[in-house]
Amino acid sequence: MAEKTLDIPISTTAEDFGGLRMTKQRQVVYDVLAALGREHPTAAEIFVDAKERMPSISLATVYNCLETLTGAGVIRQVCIDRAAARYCANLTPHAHFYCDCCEKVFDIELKDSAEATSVWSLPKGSKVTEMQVAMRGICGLCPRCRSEES
Amino acid sequence: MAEKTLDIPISTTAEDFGGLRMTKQRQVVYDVLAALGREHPTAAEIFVDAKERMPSISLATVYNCLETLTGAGVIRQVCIDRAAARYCANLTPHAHFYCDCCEKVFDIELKDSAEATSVWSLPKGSKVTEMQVAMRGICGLCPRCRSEES
DNA sequence: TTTAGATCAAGAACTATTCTAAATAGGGTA
DNA sequence: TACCCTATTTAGAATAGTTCTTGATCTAAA
Repeated sequence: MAEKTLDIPISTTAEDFGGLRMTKQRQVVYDVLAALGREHPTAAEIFVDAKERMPSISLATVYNCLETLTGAGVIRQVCIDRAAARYCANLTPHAHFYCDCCEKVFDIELKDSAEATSVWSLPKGSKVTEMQVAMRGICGLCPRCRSEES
Repeated sequence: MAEKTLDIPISTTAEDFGGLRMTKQRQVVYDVLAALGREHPTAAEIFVDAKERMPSISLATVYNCLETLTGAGVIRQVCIDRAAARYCANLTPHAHFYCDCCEKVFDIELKDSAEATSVWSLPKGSKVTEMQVAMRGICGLCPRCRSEES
């Protein structure tokens, strides 16, 4: 999954989305997150980049924006263990893989035509509005991680 | 899933497990967690119950014990969003469902002969050592949650 | 232009968790 | 049994991440 277009009116400045304003700050936070692509930055990391684009922005505002954008369903919060929350502009159903060896977070896509909830025996009448899947292990992608495997 | 027997030498006092001592405190913490069954208590909640059984126990010790027991693979830590970590003595592969309506956490079992990772297209050579699946929504189990559904 | 409400910035406050240091406990050995 | 060594516990301080509070600023609508 390399490129993706949002069908949400969020790339134009100061436009409404879901009754909320797309302010300069929210736009900056979103742009920074989108620019960082697959890196799943934390709020603090986003703050660093956002400050380059808008020096007056505060950490509290970054948190506010991330919460607003998450609530609007435009980005997703990714929680792995108790570490700082990470954020992700990839809205397709996907899991996260944290590599114990290289300490990176990877997106894991659903298999073709698979359903994320299909392996779970959910109670009748239940409705899943959100699902977070986090795996941990060795990614086996970089040389060091390949040698790490026993 | 109502009853379950642990095949881990942990129910007898002060016995070794994986080179570690099963101390009184660790036993109490484990017992409290097992007694709370499906309730997925937080460290603070475990502390309250543990203090009844052993008034001298400290919160730091509860945290220590939970970490030790988790590391020994005897219990699991459950992280949902950024809320306080919850703990769980159910070691079978299962997911967690947080009900937005009744605010409870339910265990969701794997379907018969299903594999939790099977729907995800993991990179070749990767190895998953742990997987956390958290769903959020309406459980539809209690009357109030049933009426909540649109 | 005025007004009302949304949003922002800065820093204080809060919560869950980890760390530190000293005391204690328990197992192995003499 | 007495001693030693190490693991563990305790209590409280410290920390990290996040949320809250307050007053200022911005925006859209009237």
